[in-house]
Amino acid sequence: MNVNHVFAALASHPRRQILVFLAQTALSTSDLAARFGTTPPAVSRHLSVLLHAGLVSAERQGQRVLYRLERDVLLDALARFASEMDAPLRRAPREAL
Amino acid sequence: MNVNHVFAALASHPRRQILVFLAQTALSTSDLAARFGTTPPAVSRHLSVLLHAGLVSAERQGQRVLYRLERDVLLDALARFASEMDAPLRRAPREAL
DNA sequence: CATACTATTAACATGAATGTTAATCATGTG
DNA sequence: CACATGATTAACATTCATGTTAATAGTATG
Repeated sequence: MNVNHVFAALASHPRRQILVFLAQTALSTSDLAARFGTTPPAVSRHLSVLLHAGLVSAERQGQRVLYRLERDVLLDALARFASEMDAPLRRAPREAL
Repeated sequence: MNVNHVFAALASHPRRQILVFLAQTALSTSDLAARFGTTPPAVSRHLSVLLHAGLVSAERQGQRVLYRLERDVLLDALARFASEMDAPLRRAPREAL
């Protein structure tokens, strides 16, 4: 997992909004499109960015594809960034960014 | 403070990079410009976005203006967003991320 | 297998963000 | 007060992100 990918994904307001919706329950592309007045193609591309960042997972169920928030990935990335911000002098051994 | 302002500020890679530098020590505009090969005007506008979001503070020292990371604001915003993501049921009191 | 429905991709247009150079403002120094 | 240095703003060009519609792919159902 890559903090930069995650933040690139979080960089977009619509995507953060999608995550907020998915925090409640898993939803399909068109569910999400309906929920904030945009079209499925727009949502679909946002979802692919979120997928690539590992922030959501997809599961096909018949015609629909249900997207689910990957909380651990998100919270872990936030925690990593937070600890990076907390690193004034201590440059001790650190694993990945 | 506004989580959206903060995330709008964090949306930019160069700005996150600035924050990483400022996590080490307070720096001036041209210090930062030198540190990642760009020009003072570019840095200056990024800093004004960060200022507006409350993520950094500015203190003039003679000709130079020293910028300082506001850790609390940043960490608080991350924690708020994290708890928003954790929000389906558990709305219990939580300390920092 | 034809049709309907959902999701994704393609192509395009538009608006926002970033960086650059030039100009202006602020501060310090001779 | 003239000049040098650092910071900011302005104006501009370029790139990137977003959304829209149209087309394509996958899945279910009659």
